[in-house]
Amino acid sequence: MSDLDFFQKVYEYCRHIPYGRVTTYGAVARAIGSPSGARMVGWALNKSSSIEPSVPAHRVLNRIGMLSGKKAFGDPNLMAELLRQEGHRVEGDRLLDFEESFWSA
DNA sequence: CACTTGACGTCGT
DNA sequence: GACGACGCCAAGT
Repeated sequence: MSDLDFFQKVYEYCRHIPYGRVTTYGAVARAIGSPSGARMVGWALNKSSSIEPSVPAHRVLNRIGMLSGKKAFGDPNLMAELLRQEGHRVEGDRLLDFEESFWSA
């Protein structure tokens, strides 16, 4: 498991997230073996804008379903738009059907 | 080289 | 049940 970097694991996990489904930073961190690395997951996804292939970072939210990193998408409304585009209901910076659309490996 | 910040989470009050 | 403080790990300044 040490072959892949922490960031690489995050990218791979995010790519496994099905369409119209979302997850949390803590869940990802825990899934890749770093239960306390939730913050690092966010850091990795921030950098994801500079890597290929593009990672569906908009499907990763915090534990309460809030679009914590919407500002990192270039346009603050982009993340909410993408989620709405997938059929989600977004209220301001919060996903209403978050628990309903929650996905876990 | 040391301090601060950051896409979070959990415990305590 | 809501608000605040602490803890984690890494990068930037």
